[in-house]
Amino acid sequence: MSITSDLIRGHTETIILAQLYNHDSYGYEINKEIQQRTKGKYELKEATLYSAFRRLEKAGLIDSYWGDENTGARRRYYKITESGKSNYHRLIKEWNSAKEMIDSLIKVEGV
Amino acid sequence: MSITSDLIRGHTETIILAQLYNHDSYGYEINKEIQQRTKGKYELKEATLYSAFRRLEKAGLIDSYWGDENTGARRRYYKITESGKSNYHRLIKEWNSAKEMIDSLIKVEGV
DNA sequence: CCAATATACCTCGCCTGTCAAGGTATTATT
DNA sequence: AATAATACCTTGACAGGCGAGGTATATTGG
Repeated sequence: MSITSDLIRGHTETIILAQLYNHDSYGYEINKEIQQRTKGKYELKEATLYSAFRRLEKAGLIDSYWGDENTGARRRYYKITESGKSNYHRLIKEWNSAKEMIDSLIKVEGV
Repeated sequence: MSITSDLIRGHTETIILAQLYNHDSYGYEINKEIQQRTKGKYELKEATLYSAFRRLEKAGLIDSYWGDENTGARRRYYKITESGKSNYHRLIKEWNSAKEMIDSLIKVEGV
């Protein structure tokens, strides 16, 4: 297990929803953006990414459609739904309170 | 899955090490302290707690010994090792950088 | 006195998210 | 012609969390 994988676990869907919040995107691009945003410190593994897409689509938080590029490899674009947006906000709130809770639980006085 | 379970995943060991950092303790007490610290918002499930103890002991981060109470149910006390302490510090550092990374990845500009 | 509750430990087996490994297809570069 | 980059996908294993079940002792309310 890499350093951060278990700490990131559970955030994959939020990360994807965040990427899709402003504009539709596709798997390969989303992952590149994540790598850029973290300066290479983190990337989603493909299997993780695609299984997250399946879950999110099944849950109605994203929709997908094939791009109409007439050159290059085909792309499956994903679009966040209204439900996806409200879930995103919920996830952010959960993260903020979880963050506080974890901080309080792992802190040792005077260390 | 409860609200926080997947967000807490991966912090169980750090939480336990933090509890043991200042004084030896035992499973039941550790869990009570966690519930108090979080005002009942969180508790470790027993199966989670004990499997974490097994992992931590196997990894040499904690030692255990039976308490010598001559009344009440027997208690198995756990003690953090030197290796456990240094690992605790490493985990805290990892958490701090993971926290920053997650924050930057799930933020949407202007939302 | 005895039933219920609290204290305190433990294991088994399932579930879920991650990921290594493997695959396909197209286009650009060397 | 070979390699790399783009772009998609599935399968099966693994690990941590946890529901469900179990054991034993002490206390407390009715």
